[in-house]
Amino acid sequence: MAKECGFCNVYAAEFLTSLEKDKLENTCAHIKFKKGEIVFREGTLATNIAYLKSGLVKLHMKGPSGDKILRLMKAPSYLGLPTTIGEKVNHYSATALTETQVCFISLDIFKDFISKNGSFAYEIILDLCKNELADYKRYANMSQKQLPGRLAEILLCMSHELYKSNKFELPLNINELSDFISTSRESVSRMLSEFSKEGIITMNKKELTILKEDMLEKISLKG
DNA sequence: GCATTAACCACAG
DNA sequence: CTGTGGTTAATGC
Repeated sequence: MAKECGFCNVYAAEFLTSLEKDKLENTCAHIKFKKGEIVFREGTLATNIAYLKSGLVKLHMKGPSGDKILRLMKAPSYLGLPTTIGEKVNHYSATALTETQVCFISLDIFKDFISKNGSFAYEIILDLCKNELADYKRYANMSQKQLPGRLAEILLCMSHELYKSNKFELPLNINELSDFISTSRESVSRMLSEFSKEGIITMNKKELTILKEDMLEKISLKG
């Protein structure tokens, strides 16, 4: 089954007219977040559309036992459309994983764009569709793979989708990795050292290098 | 039965 | 925050 990690990448603002862009520029608030800061929080009022201009963000939701990472979002992308437009209260949180710039767009203005500008609306729908499919695929994969397969899959995903390199700084700590692939932090820790022992990866600090990508692929596939 | 997988607990850097 | 060891429960052969 295809690998899907749910890193979305759409910027529909190019479909706005210059008049609409001006309106957007004049009314939206640009805010910077540091690593670890919360962009919006589950259970609080969803007031604005959050557009991720730069940086990396995790979307996460409280589960019965702990936090669950739903997806990682890289710029440019809209962070919380499902929870902002349809709902008054946020159903999940967004937390910055790196230094991050976010534009908060007035909900009214955004709705106005949607209803008046078909191309813009279409791009937004396209984005939502892609995300939904990617999430479905990922969840189908994740729920049927064993731990090594799940870990291999997200490592490959980060390598391919996020960094386009075999060498990168892990954006998540061990605990967050476990929240992402639904396991315990101990298991992630063990699995990473096993991958290292087998010469599939190397790690110093957070910097991870994939040495045997073919092996990781194999592990990811067989689950 | 026996092996494997992975969670939970404890404790040490 | 991270890495390990011991223990335990569930599952598969």
